[in-house]
Amino acid sequence: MSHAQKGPLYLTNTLTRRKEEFIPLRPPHVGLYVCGPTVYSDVHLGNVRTFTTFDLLYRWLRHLGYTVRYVRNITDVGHLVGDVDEGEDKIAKRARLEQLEPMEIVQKYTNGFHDVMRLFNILPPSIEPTATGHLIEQIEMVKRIIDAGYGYEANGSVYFDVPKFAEKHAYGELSGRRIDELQANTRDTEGMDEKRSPLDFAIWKKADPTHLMKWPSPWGEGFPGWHLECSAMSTKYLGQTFDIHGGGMDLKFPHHECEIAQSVAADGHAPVRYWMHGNMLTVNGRKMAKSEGNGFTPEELITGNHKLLEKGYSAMTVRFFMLQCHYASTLDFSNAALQAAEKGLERLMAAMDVLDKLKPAPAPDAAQDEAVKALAQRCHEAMNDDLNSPVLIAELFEGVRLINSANDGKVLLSAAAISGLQELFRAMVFDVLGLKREAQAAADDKALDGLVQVFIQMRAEAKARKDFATSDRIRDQLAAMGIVLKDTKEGTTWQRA
RNA sequence: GGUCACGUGGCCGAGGGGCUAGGCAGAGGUCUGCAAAACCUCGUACAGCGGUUCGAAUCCGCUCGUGACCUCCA
Repeated sequence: MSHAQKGPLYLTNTLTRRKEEFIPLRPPHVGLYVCGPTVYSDVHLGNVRTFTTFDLLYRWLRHLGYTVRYVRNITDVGHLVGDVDEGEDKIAKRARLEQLEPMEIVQKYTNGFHDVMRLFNILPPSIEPTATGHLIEQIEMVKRIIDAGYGYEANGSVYFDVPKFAEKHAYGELSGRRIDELQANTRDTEGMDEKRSPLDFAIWKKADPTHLMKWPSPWGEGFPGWHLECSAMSTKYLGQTFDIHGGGMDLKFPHHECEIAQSVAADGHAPVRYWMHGNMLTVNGRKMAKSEGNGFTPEELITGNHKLLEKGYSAMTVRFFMLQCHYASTLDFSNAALQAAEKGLERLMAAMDVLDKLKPAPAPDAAQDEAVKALAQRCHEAMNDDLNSPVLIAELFEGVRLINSANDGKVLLSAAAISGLQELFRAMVFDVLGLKREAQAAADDKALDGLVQVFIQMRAEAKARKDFATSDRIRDQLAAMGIVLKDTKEGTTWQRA
């Protein structure tokens, strides 16, 4: 299916703050870069939301027929704790606290991150570069920035000269900031005499002799600045100008603003054509963040072992919950909302099971063929309209009603209508939304199923002789063990509660 | 303090000048031995106050409230 046949895709470009038609630089190729995690601690649900957002984008672009090179980095050095380039490296600090090698910290939390991505059915990127694996590229980029006159060395560190850059180029365009306002609002911080302006940021940082993570450079032993990593790696794998750069809202300033400045300084032009930012996950109206103490890990979510959680929720429930909200809006976490999502997802998945077994009506209603096509069209339009997954899901529930009505014999579907629905649901639910059936292992458990079938048989016999006391007792006792029976026209089925 | 968002029915959330999503919860009904599921029907919402307009939840202004960023943050 070619993207050309599916109508234009519109995306909100946060650089222009408008919805724009997406036209790749070199179709059918699309270059996509997303800022990955700094691997110094467990990811929390807020992080998962951003990666889910760009997973949805990645999946939709692929669905449209694009060949996407998706680069999502691992930040394993250079991300500092605390204020204005004076803090300790996050990973080095963690290594000290856990008494491990920095690279053990990196490996440990990278593994954990990958586990979480798998759990939420987030596809792996095409390339997952690490900052420590690209020191040469970063040093080269620092050199280019210095050569262009926008970087200066001070005491073994190299800083980006923001005021000088701002004389000739736009600085603050992405985040809507003005250089004079920034200057007026800068706080005084200690120990920044090395920097000519408080707005300047480190692109190479000198390491003291006790520092574990350091590399030789033309300016002495040190390590790269955080903003520089993304610029160097995106340029290496996607070129000096590429299609889409994504990340969380909170990275807009300073991180992404600095990336733009670095690329313009080093290579002479803006690096990114479409900037996209996912909004935050909030808890009781406040951003989920480790410093707030309101973040929980995926493990806590699933077990329900957290003071904010009334019970555990599955990864797919949470994924569905997130996709029911547009990526650019804040999403507030609550138990009531999660429970609503859990029920809704259950209904969606149940309808897909029904759809698999649906038989064409002997005298189908031809008008329904058109209805199915129109539904598919609306689904595509929703996604093409800035990845409007909540509207897509709303449309899919229209389909759910159609499927269930057909199952009840109230709507007469042709074979073509049924296969159209099957194709639509498979594509949208599994491929695009990235949902999957889960916890089906129980129903697939042959021994358990055999056992339950014995009880279903016994209950059917009791029902046949109108011994409802016995049939109800069987049903109630199974329910108490977490096995729920449902009587349908085709017989009795069971599932775990 | 500066910049920028947002405030939608009981809850979560789309939409965004006239056609008023969807999910969950609730009420009534159909089916069923009963239940469950499913289907049908129902609730008529857009913070407040002004303004623009034939018409505003949607545009503009003000007020109130909330949040994000301005320092590390997905």
